[in-house]
Amino acid sequence: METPVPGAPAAPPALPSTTRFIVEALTKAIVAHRLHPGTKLSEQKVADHFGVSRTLVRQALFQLTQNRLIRMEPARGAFVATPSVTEAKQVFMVRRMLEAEMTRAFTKSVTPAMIKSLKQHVAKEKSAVLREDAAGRTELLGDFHVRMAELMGNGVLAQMLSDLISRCSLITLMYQSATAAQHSHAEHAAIVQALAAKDEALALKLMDEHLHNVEANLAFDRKLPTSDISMALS
Amino acid sequence: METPVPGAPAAPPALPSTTRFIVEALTKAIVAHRLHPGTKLSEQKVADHFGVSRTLVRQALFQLTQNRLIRMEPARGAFVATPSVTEAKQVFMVRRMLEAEMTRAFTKSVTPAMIKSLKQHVAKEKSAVLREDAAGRTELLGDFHVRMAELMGNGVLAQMLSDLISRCSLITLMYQSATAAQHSHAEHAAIVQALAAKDEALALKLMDEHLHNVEANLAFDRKLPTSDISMALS
DNA sequence: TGAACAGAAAGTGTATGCAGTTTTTTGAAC
DNA sequence: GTTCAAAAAACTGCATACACTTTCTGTTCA
Repeated sequence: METPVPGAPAAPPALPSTTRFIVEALTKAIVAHRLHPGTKLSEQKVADHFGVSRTLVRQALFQLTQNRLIRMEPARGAFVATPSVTEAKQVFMVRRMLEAEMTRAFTKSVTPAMIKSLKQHVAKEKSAVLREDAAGRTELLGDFHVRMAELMGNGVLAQMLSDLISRCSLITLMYQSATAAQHSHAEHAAIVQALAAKDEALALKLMDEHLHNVEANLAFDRKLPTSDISMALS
Repeated sequence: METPVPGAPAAPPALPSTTRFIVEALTKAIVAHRLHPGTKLSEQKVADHFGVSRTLVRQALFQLTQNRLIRMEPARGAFVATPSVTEAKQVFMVRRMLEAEMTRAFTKSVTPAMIKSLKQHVAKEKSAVLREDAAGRTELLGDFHVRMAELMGNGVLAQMLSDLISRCSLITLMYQSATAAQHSHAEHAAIVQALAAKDEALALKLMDEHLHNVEANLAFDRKLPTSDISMALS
């Protein structure tokens, strides 16, 4: 488990726990890519799977719509989102903007404890990359950035980055190769070094390059088949 | 009406239009501060007011929960959000981070048409400020920043700023005086000048100071009475 | 007077039912 | 065998019904 960070109440607002559970299960399935982009999420099928009524499923689907993980078409139903190339580029651009400033601020207020926490995280990444654990790997690589925000004590920032990264996941996980993941991991380690040395310019440069690299390594034009709901959620 | 911006599909995802309508009506009422922070939003009362069933109202309330404009307590209902001082400061910090980079990027890709559009916007602000139109004024002052994002063609950024600014509104509108608004307006005008001159350093400095000023002018510790739903929405 | 408690009223959480639309299936014509 | 149309099935959109929780109210007792 992560060490909790004091002034960072980043968690999403309280929803009825049942709905929340469905949202999280679907999010995991989408981000971990067990549910492929474009797959239709029939309300009744999802409801049957969780043993609840369509009401709760609808609530969950609405929430996911706002997270941009699914898209709803009037009278036709919900589908796992298929982010366009332009949208993906825009998301990455916003990430670069946000994280550039975050890196600046981080170097200015960095403490040994923060560095230690980041180093622990990078160590976890390492084992996931070595294990070739694709799902866990992607999650941890994304969490590195969220962790930075949390360590700065800014829950709003952390939540925002977390959302952006979820949206990226729909794309990155699909196309990120094992070597690219290793790359990312190494870049994280280098960033931590620069942060520890309080070298703002270097940290900034490394972070910007890192995000550009992640974006550049995506193959935007592949297609995957749609997936079976019961399979994906079980 | 605003001139539409080409590659900027910023609009929130498609919800059934009825729900959408309720969300927008409630958002306007909250941001324009006809519904005060802490006011309880009874599902039945809201439903009666819009002439729909609780089902649609619940969907709308869920969405607003995610926008952080309301907060839902299990089995107790929905209340207009009362952002804490720390949360407000965090939101402003994220805005400064995001908008600093946005300003940089803007100066690098600025065109005469973009400047013209911003100048038109500032002119509208001016008349709203002169008219002493508090609600319209606040909306326009916030939209200036969203407009910049849209002009850059980044819908993701625009949407994100729009959300952040809505959250700020819960606080700013409550406490922003007419003189502070005039101040903001003048600062916008100065920023546009700097952008037109492609003076990145100056634009950056002005934007940062502007956001600090807005934040500094807030009086965080006041209390207001709760408000009546039917009054506020009619 | 005020605290404590029982019952009533109001409100939220979830399931179900029905109307209208979309999708699939069926069947006849070419 | 393919094409098109009409009927059937499946599904979404919305309202309503009911169980359970919270809140209010009025009464009793210290």
